[in-house]
Amino acid sequence: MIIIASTIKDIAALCGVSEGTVDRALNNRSGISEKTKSRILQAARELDYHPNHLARSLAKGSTYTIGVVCINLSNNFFSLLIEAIEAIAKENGYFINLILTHNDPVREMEGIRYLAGRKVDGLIIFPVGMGKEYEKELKKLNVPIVTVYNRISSDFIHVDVDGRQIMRNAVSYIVQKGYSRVIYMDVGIQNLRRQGINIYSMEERRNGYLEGIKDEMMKEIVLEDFDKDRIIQLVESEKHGKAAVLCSYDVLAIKVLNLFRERGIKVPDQAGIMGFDNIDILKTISPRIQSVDCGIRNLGRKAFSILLRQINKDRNVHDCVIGYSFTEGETL
Amino acid sequence: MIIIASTIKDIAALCGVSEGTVDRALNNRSGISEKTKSRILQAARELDYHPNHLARSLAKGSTYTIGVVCINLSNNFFSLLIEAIEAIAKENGYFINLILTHNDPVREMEGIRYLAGRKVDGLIIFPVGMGKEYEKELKKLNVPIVTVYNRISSDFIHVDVDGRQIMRNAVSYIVQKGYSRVIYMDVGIQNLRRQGINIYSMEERRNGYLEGIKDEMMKEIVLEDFDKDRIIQLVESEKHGKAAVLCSYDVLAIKVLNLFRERGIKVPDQAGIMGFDNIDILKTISPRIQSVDCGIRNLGRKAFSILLRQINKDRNVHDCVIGYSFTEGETL
DNA sequence: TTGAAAGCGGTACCAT
DNA sequence: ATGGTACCGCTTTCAA
Repeated sequence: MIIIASTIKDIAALCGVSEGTVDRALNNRSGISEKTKSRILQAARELDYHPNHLARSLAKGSTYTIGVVCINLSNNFFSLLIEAIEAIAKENGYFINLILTHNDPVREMEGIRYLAGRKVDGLIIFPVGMGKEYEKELKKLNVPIVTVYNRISSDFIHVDVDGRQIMRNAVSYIVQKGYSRVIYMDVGIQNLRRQGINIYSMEERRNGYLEGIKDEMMKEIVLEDFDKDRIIQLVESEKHGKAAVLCSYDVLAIKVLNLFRERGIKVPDQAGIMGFDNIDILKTISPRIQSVDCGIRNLGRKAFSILLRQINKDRNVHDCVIGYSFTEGETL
Repeated sequence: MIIIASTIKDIAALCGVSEGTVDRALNNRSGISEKTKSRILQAARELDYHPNHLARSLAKGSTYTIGVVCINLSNNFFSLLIEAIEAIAKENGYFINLILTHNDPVREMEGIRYLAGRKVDGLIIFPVGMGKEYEKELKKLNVPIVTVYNRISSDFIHVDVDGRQIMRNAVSYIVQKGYSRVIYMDVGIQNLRRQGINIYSMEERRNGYLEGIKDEMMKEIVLEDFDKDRIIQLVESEKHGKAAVLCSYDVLAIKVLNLFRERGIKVPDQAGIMGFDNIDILKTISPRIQSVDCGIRNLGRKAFSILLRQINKDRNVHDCVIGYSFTEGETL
């Protein structure tokens, strides 16, 4: 048995009315008698009618779908943020169409083109591309855009925590806990930087660290590789005080914690560790790693609501800085 | 300046040809002279033409998009599998449209309806619904479907590892390592079971454990709560031998590891731990937790390729069991 | 090789 | 309250 999806036309034929009338019934618009309306709805049920969103969107010019262009899902921060965006979008009757870029600007632009071609009402982008050409392309799409995580430029509304300020404060926070040295760890972005990929977020965080170090008049040390011996050597050379490792993201902090355990360095007695993002898995790891909570749900809500205001032609939208908090941790 | 997306009509007008001819040029179909073709392509570039996929799909009846209906993204196993599906889909010129169900069958059916209304060419579902009504609804959609993770019934093609067999073998594997007791840990499904939600995968795993226990003529112990004292008591009561905790998923294994560390139980000297899924984060945790690798990439590829064969009207498709391997671990 | 026109399934406006 | 119809943008078939 072949099932052919029924259409408005089928219902109209069955009820002996026009397509327009069926539309009035189905979308409860005015100008229809209760009697014909219920007759039509009944017929729709019998025929197991379900609307074709393609046709509807084509006719209406809007899809009630927003495109989300994300880097990957392995990163727990990203997947949680997408869950948050999905949830708030759903509350507002929107669906999301997800594209992954895997840090490839070409893939990214392809994906964005696809979404634009599918006429999404707006885009939330975790950008990996950058530059004048890139911006021009995006603007030509003429679709409302909100960026998160990485910023493109001031021409695009950006919603995020202020990673720079947070890291700057983190340095002071660590110093106040009595540490005499703060080592910054920032692994895996050299390659991306070399390829001209947008690493705004990571650079902000590192610059914040550098500013914090200046504030405290300390000596800066930035590690761009996970060089175990180097880390240990740095920590152990801190004879008259104690060193802490400030990591640009939590996974690094976990690795440092394991390294210290491996080498018999007691945390936080002999050295401190602090991460960033407060990813889920930290809950299951002991000792509880000190981290920064970026209020992912809030971030997702804000990003969506600002996008929605753009979609609804609100001209008065601006960047939004999300609040954060230092978590309670046992590693500082 | 308002930018209006250009259409085939615009190109046709600019070139003084018909829309049909423009279509021939754009989709390099036969029946057009090189000269007009290049003229049209040139015009398309000038007008910055990009196809409207909604219209195209409506006309062609296919979208080159597959719907993925997943439970959530917090679970690393799910997010990795989705990454794998996305990658292979992309290789084949397909995009994915993602819906999250959060273990809610109502949300799930809404999402599936939406995807069907958007005329996706096929669906990959991590089902949470079950039952005759549910199956009937799905069948009525008349869309190719592949299920992963949970099975619905033999009426739907299913692709996954054989969790039952794996767990059964895991018991023997543990016993061969010299353990005298295997405790099974399976937290968080009681609620779902009570609500009538599909937990096929988790039940298969547990049943496999029970079978393994029978094979080995041991005593079964299934823990459905993370009761720290109970776990410790069970482990410590194993005086003449050693107990291992077999966990239905890795996050539990991490928690058990932490518990043991907290209570001073040496792993694997005094007790063993084994997880399931081999999620990413295990790489960063030491000691390396013994787990089961389900070849997620392979699973994603197979699920997609079987779906694709269904889309292409291949009648000869069957369930597929994915190979697995026990990882190298330091906790057994 | 090219043009004309009839769809695809809804929506929306103008008559009646 | 209802019918009729011209779109939305692209594809496809039949004539020319």
